[in-house]
Amino acid sequence: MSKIIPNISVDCVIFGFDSNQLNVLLVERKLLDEQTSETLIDDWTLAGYHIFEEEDFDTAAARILKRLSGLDHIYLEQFYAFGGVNRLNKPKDQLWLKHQHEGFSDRIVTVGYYSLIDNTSVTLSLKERNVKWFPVSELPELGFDHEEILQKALEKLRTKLRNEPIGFELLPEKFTISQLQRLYESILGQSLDRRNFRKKVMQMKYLIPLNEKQKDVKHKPAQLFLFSKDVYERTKKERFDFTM
Amino acid sequence: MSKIIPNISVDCVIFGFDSNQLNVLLVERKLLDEQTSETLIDDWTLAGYHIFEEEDFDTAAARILKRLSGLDHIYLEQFYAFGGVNRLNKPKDQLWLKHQHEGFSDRIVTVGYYSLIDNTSVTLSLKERNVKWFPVSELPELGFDHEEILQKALEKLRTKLRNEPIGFELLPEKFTISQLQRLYESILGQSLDRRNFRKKVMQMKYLIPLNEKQKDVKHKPAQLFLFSKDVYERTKKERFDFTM
DNA sequence: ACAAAAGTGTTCGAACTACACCCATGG
DNA sequence: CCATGGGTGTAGTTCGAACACTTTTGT
Repeated sequence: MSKIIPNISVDCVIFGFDSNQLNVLLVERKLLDEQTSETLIDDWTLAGYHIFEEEDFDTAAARILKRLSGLDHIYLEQFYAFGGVNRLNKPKDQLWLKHQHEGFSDRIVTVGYYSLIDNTSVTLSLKERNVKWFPVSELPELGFDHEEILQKALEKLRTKLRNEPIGFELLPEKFTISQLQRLYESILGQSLDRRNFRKKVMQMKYLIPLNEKQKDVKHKPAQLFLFSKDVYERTKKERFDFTM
Repeated sequence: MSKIIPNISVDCVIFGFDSNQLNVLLVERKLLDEQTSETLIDDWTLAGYHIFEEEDFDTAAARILKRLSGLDHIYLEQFYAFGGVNRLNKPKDQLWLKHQHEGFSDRIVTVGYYSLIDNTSVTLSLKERNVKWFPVSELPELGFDHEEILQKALEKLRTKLRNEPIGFELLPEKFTISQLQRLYESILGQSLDRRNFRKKVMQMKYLIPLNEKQKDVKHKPAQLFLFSKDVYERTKKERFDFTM
């Protein structure tokens, strides 16, 4: 393993959807006093780490995701870089950095990625660290400037979601129209008419109906669909529409 | 002046519009052999520089713009961070860095900003460096990985232009509908119907008609308009429309 | 009078909105 | 048989596309 770059890191805002609400994966940051066992720090942060000397940003972000999930090929998008002079200057953050003994600089710049995964099927974990999903509407106290990073990620995700079909990354491979609608509603924070939503998405050629239905539901089982990235790429058009 | 950070820089893709086409401002990179006067390097780069220790990214980008133009408050937007391991590894780039004597690292990461200015009114210059506007369709040879950075900036600019009224930043304060249309046509690379374009933009409440017309044109003088950022911010709505 | 760009209106089809009832399944 | 969410159609309106002639100014 090669040397880390002391002043550059990558942080990942990992979004998941549990067929009801949008969640973010956070890592617990806990520090006890070595003598008194008093809790000095107990809050949460994004998953992130410094980049290594022979690594570019995408690789570093993929490495972080791989360590959490074991998976490659997760959807990842660089969304913003954060370089505020005082971004790690709160006393708690300084204390934490001091205890890391890894030769970090005290002026660290970070590149933000957001990641979309279907959190009904994958379990994420990190050795020696506690890891947990939080609904974006009920966040705990966040360390460093991670609250700001998370809000920026959300904003960029919303913009992207309005313009490109990336929502599918948050769903299981096979999903129903209602699941898709709940996803859009919960990310965009508005409710949508069921019939009109259906009509709209059914026109999309990249939404492939399957000869298969939901099982084990206590109501009329819904038809399942696939998202075909392939068809999307081949049929997408550019839009011109500066919004009023 | 405080110390530079040796491995982090900001590069600015400065876009201008000359009422005909989209241009980019580039800085000449020229290096002569000290003995033979042979030209070792002669190409062009984006305007950029390392960040200083007590500077965040936005400040660094504004500083670079200020040095070129003397102006504050120019439209600036961070669009992407570039950290490829080999981004400065071409022999020419190594040669250039060696001659700078400023203690740069050889693994430099850069944060890209694009900037929009009305280049009919402002003249940009840099002491001891040659600076020039190039149409984006006729770029010279670019140093470092600046070709890649520029293309990414263009792509992000197009996306932004489709979704938000930022084109006005490239026009004089008072402009005609035709100028606006030519701007959209040249950035998006498609021609638009004159009557429909007019109809569309005339609905926008933030486009303020003035009691004033063009002067000294050898045809029917056009009405002038203002863009009101204020009205825009107060009347904008969110759109939901993942494109097919 | 001519050249050059400004300004203007209508028709057609597509897409968006709002809205209410029956269906299939498990318990 | 009941509760739960799945699935469907229509009418009214708004929005985008296509398209040609007249006006104002400078030379």
